[in-house]
Amino acid sequence: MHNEQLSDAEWKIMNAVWNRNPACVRDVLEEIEGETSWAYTTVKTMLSRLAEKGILEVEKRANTSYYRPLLTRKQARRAAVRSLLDRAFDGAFGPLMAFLVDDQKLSPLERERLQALVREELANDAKAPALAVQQERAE
Amino acid sequence: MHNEQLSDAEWKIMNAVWNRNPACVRDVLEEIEGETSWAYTTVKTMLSRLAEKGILEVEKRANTSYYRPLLTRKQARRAAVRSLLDRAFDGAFGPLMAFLVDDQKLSPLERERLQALVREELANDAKAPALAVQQERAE
DNA sequence: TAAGTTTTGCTACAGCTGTAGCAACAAGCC
DNA sequence: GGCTTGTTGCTACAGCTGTAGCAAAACTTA
Repeated sequence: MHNEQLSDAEWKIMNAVWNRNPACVRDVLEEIEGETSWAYTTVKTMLSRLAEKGILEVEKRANTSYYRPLLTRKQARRAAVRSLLDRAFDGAFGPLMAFLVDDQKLSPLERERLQALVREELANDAKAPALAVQQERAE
Repeated sequence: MHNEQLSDAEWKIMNAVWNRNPACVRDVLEEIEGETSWAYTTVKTMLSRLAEKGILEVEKRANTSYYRPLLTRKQARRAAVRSLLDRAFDGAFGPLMAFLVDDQKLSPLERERLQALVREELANDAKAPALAVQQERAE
């Protein structure tokens, strides 16, 4: 239904809206103050655009509009992860896990355990073809 | 140095270039055929823009240009993961892992083990920014 | 109810993205 | 040494993004 990809600024707005559901412009401004220094009207524009796109719904209480998410944080996260997977990890979960394991600073023990887990995952999941080919050529 | 965020189309191009390093327009077209049906000139434009941005370098061999990545796949992935973390997971590794554990289809055993791991990770790592920002100059 | 404060609805605008056309030029073929 | 075919360098252009101004409408308060 909603498979919109949120942009960077949209995520910032949405995070604020999720935190205070519903939220008016003022609320969002408060929520994001410190992180950005957007003008009131900037936030207003964002919220309106998000509403136009069907990602927020508007409810007007005495001339102030309150926005409420029509997309859950989880749905948005899922879409974001999926999109990362598709763009950058051959669309597969395994390579992402492998990368994470390899790249994050985990304790050696944790790393080892996670690695084992991922190996299992990869083995079980032989139906996914993209998993195997993960060489890094350019490095 | 290179903290460019690749766009969707740019990832597609870059994936092709990483796979055949170096690559000319024709190579990229071959590599991505099936996934897209971009015109030759579209790919050419992309490659040129990527080169302008300093993400590819160009070498001209008899009037054909060959492009070679100046950004490794790993660096790009790291940036992409970082960006996902920042936008959508409060900038922390833990919540992403938790989400992944929760959301992906893992076997119950795997899930349980991973979950334990993540719990540990979260406990150990309470105050640290969770994602190491190491340099990696050695290709 | 007039003056001040908020909020809204338009409008704007530059830069990036996706997508591509076109003419000129280079290289190989005959 | 033309003709054919591939490649390049410009140019284009609509839609999205980030960012915001402004005037009018709505609400508040003295």
